[in-house]
This record gives sequence, C-alpha cells and structure tokens, in this order.
Amino acid sequence: MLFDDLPEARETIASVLVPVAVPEPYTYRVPAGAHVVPGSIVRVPLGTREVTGAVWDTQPDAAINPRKLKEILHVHDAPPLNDELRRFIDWVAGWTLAAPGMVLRMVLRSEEALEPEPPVPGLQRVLDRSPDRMTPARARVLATAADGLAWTRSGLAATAGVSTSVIDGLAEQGVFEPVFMTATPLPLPPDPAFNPPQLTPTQAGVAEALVANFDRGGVVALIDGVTGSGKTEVYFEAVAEALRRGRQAVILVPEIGLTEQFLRRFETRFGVPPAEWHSEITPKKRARVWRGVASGEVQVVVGARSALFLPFSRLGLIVVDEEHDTAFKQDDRVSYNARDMAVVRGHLARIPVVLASATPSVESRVNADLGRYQRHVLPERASGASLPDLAVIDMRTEGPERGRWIAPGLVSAIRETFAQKGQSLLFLNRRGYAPLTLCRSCGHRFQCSQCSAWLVEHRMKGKLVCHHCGHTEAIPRACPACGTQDALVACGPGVERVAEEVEGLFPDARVLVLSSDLLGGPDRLRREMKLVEEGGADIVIGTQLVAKGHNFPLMKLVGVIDADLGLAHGDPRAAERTFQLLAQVTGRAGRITGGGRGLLQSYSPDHPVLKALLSSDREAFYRAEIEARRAAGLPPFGRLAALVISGPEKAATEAYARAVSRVAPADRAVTILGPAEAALAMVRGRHRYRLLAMAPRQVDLQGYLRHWMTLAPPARGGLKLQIDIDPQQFL
DNA sequence: AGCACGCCGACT
DNA sequence: GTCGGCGTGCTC
Repeated sequence: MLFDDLPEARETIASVLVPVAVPEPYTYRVPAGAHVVPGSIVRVPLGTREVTGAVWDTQPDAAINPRKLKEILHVHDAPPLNDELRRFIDWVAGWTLAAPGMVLRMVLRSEEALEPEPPVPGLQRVLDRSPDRMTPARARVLATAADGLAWTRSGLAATAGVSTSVIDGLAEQGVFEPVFMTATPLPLPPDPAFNPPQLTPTQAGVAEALVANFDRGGVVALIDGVTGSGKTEVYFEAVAEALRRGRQAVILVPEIGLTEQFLRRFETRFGVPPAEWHSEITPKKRARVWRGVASGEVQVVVGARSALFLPFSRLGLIVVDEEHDTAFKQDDRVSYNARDMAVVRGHLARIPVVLASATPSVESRVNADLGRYQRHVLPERASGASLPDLAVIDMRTEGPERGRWIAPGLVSAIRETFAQKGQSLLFLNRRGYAPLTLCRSCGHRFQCSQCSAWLVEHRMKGKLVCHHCGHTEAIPRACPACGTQDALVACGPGVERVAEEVEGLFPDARVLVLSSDLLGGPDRLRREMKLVEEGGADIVIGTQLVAKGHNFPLMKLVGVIDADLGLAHGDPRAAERTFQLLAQVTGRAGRITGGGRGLLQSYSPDHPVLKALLSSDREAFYRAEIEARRAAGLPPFGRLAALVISGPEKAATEAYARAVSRVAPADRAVTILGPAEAALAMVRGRHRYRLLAMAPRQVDLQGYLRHWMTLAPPARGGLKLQIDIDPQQFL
C-alpha cells in the first residue's frame, strides 16, 4: 500500500469542560500518544493558569481558530466520568442556569483523588530465610508476620509490640524484603444480610414496594411516616436490595442530620459504617471516598447534599432523608435543591429514588397526589408507643406573669417530669438572650449598622449580634442615642433568657442550652448532644437544631415556648416551615420510650397549623396549605423565585440581599418586583439596581429568564438568581 | 509618581 | 472562577 493512500494523519482535538464560568466546553489538542474518552479527567492550560477539567466530546466541531488551540497537559489516572454523570452535569447546569463548568467543579471536589494513592513502602516475610539468632522480640515479629502478608514497618512493630529497630534488624538479614503496598485497603463492604430488622407488616409492605421499584426504572417513592415510625429501617431495606444487586446507594441527609447515632444505626444493620461525605471530612478521606465511589469499591455513601455529585460508577439507589429540610438547598455559586436534583439524577440513571420525611414538603405531597411519586404512609410508631400527647397553652388566658416566658402549666409539667427523672426539652427558635434591646429612656432600638435588622443581645458572649449578617458589637453602658447610663432593657425571650428563668425555677436541675452559637464550636455541641442522650441533663433549652436529626431517648416532655414564632412571617412558606418544625420537635417527646407529652404556648391557638398539629391530622394541614397557595395565586408546588440583582457595591448588596431574604417582604426599603418587572428593570436600568425581587406569581419564570438573558447577558457579579421551582414538570 | 481598588473582558 | 489591564483617586 502506498503511503499516499492513507488519510492524512488528522490532528486530534477534544472539547474539555473547564471549571470556570464559561458557557461551553473549550477545545484542546490531544497530544500524540495520549488517549482520552468522553469523561476523561484532564489537566489543561487556561489563560495564565492550569486547571482540571473533563473531556466532554472527543469529536467536537472545532469552530475555533486552530492557532488558538492549546494542548492537554495530562490525562489523570482516574476513571472517566460516566455518561450518566455527564448528562446530569449538563442537566443541572441547564436547570440552574449555571455554567456547566461550575457544576463540574462540584464533581471534581477532591484534587487528591485524581491520581491513585502513592504506594506505601512495606515489608514482607521471606519464607525461606530465618534470622541468625532468635530473640523473644524477633519471635513475636515472626509470629505476627506469619500470615505472609505485607506490613508497614511501623504497623508491624506496633502489632508485635517491639521497636522498629527489631524490624530493621530482621530486614537487614533478608528475613523481610521491601515491597510496595497499594493504597490502604477499603473497609469491608456493607452486608445486606448482616442484621435484617423485624419489620411490622406495614413496614414490610413498604420495604417490599421499594425493592420492587428496582425493576421499574426511575421511580420516586415518598415515605411519609411520623417520627419513630421506622422510616430509616424501611429504606435501609432498599439499600440492602441495591447491595444485593451489586449496585451503589447514596443516602443524602441534611448536614446536621449526619450524626454518630445515624452511623451507628447503619452499622447495626449492615455490620460496617458507611462511607461519609460532608464538608468537614479530611482531604485524605475525601479522596478515598471519591476514588472508591468512582471505582465501585465504596458501595454506600451517607452524606450532605454535595454527595449527590459523586462519580458513582454503578449507582442503584438515591435516598433523601428528611426531604423537606431546607438544608438541601444551596444558594451560593450554583444554586440548587439536592432533593430535586436527586430526583433528576434518578430519572437520568433510571434508578429508584426514595424521599423520606415525617413532615413531607408540600411540593412532594402534591407530586405524590398527582401520581408522579409513589406515596407510602407509615402511620404508627414502630415500638408500639403512641405519639406524644399534645396540648396547647393559651397564652392570653394561661400565660405567665410579666417578664416571664414559661406559663404555669408548662412549669408544673416540667416539675412533674423532673420528679420522675425524665428529661424536658424547651424549644425556642431564638438564639441569644433577647431579640430586641431598647433604651428605657428614649426608646432607641439597637439596629445593625450593616443591614438594619435588630441586634440580638448575647449575654454569654457579652455582645450584640446581628443574626442576619453576623455583625457584632459590644454592649454599651450608655444609650448611643440619648446617652443615658444603664437604661438598656431586653425585650422578649431568647434561649439564654429562658435558661435563666429555668435555673431560677429549678435550682437543683441540670440545665443545658443547646444552640448553634455555643462557645466551643461544633465539637462542644457534639459532646453536649451526647451528654443529653445519656441522661446528663434534666432540662434542655434548645433552638431548632434540637428538632433535627438527633434523638434523645429519655426526653419525656417538649415545651414549645413560642409556637407562633414563624407563623407571622411574610415568607409564603412560613406555615409549612412552622408545621414541620413543630411536628419534628414535639415528635421527639417519648420517641423511643413512648408516653411523651408536648405543650405548645401560643397566643393564637386557633391557627390552622396548631389545630392540625394538635389533632394529629396532618392531612388537614396539607389540604389547607395547598388550598391557601391556590388562593394566593401560587401553584401548589410553591413555585417561587427570587432574583437578587446586585449593584456596584457588591458586598453591601449581598449582605443586604441576605438580610432581606429573611425579612422580606416586610421590609419597606426593598423594591419587590415580579420576574417580568425585574427583567425589564435589569434591561432598562443597566442593572444599577439594588433590589431583591421575589416572585410568588404564576409566571413562566424560565421563559422570562431565557428571554432576558438574550437581551442582557448577565455580566459577572451583575446577577445572582435563585430558582426554586420543582423540576418534576420539566423532566 | 506610585499604588490600591474596582470594573471589565478574556480564558480554547 | 481567576487573571491581567486599565482608569480613578488617594498618598505609609
């Protein structure tokens, strides 16, 4: 054959998604001898820097000036991102209107994982060699290494109980030879048959349905079960099925829900703890989990929302526990709701998704009612214990005297519980001592200088703190407005103030405050949680973190100090949030041991949310909430969007927007527009606006956004948007 | 003049 | 997301 007949050796190119906010993949030359496939993780030059990206297409139409092309520097020795994950990245980017590279960045969140762990030097017994002289220490070493497996020098020394010099001596004589051990072996795989639970007939029925879903493609099941009904045990059976089928499972939990308790429950069922994935994990562990997941060796991951973006090689199941929790939302960079994106990934991968909650979100309930999701109800408590006995204390007639916050009825309930050595929990979703401080003399109210919210007194810290932007200042002695000395007065209760009252009422009780801003950080909080769990406190005063994830087995009484708090907000989901929070926190009472009580202090005991809670008629709550949204012109999904258009003073605008999003639309300083008006304002005003637009309107937001993006492509920093629309309808 | 800072476009 | 260029305004 003549050389002339051969097609000219064409230059190979590939499009590479780079982790920057550009709208499309860039084209690079593939160096001779390098082999890339779609999904290959590569190192490429970009501008003056080098970045890690992923090959998106090996046959791109190169509409780019060939002279501009740069060459791929390195192809990482890591499994390529599979087709399922690449489609998921593209989908999420399209949905969130983020650059695909920004979504890729969430996938490539472990630099160390991109190359195999370097081999560890080790020693292996050379069987036909023995030491010149035997000593007791040497004998122990030989006995330890008799299995013929490779050991690390220090590991062998420690196990045999000798110093490393004994090992060195033996190695010197050739009794051990140096070898290289490949990366630390992964822990044993979870065993689906390790400890199957005793399920009630209802639970078994639900578990069976979840198992059957593995043969039905991308089915979403909503498990709707009261606190203590055994949701976890039931979805563990779906995890077991994934394992039996040789597939991987991921369990997403709200960040705070990933407790020691949860890991222990997993271990009890499957014999080993699951792999963990969350923001606190060390880089080394992070890399192991990432690689293990990509290679398929790690079979079950329990993690926060970011675990959804792990490169599973054969994902078979996604579970979203506490699916109603707002911690699944990410608002910075790419803004997404991991619960919704889990449904999307399940859909693309044609695998079952399980959403579980004691208080499902309204949108998931609606999706279930519409037949998009299966709905499985677990009504009773598994232990046979009844739900806590709930009652309301009408603060208008049965309230405490002025300056106190705990009604006499609740005080006596605490006294009774304490006498019977049970634990009481007082729930108040307000950190600090008092939510508002004012001057007795002139009426001056302490406001945050950055964002105009009230400053909250934190007596333990001795500071005034803004809960919106984090701004902190010292508590002054004199009023900054009129100069009067010692005239400051605290208005309303926070957990610290309730604790003060409790300590006065029950001097013998062990009182503990559980709040996210405890001095001593998360470690201390973890210790305190454990302490409460083991009975080391009698009365616990806590903010919403006691409502989430953690179970306190000895808790017999839950008192809600202000059940109205949260109901009055302008947020269209205030009622839903309050219902969920109160149901979760009161559900803690007697959760394990049964026979718990809940007392809710309220000035509006006839509010539908409280009525629904008290009658345990959850259906009534959902019916009323869906109806209320319909009446307000909102679709039942809670199709909500917020546009935050940031102006030139970026930091100020963002702090402002953050503050506003919590108090809006009550704050008059904010212009509130619908998306159409916001879009027009953007285009007309050359985005010199400082506004937050909330659009609880029934509009085609996606259409509007696309429309205006073509009119005025958002400049960097010019526009930040959050989309909070249930993606179900677009799948 | 020298430099910090913010804005803006480019990045294959 | 991050860098470099450039204009503005201020001067340990």
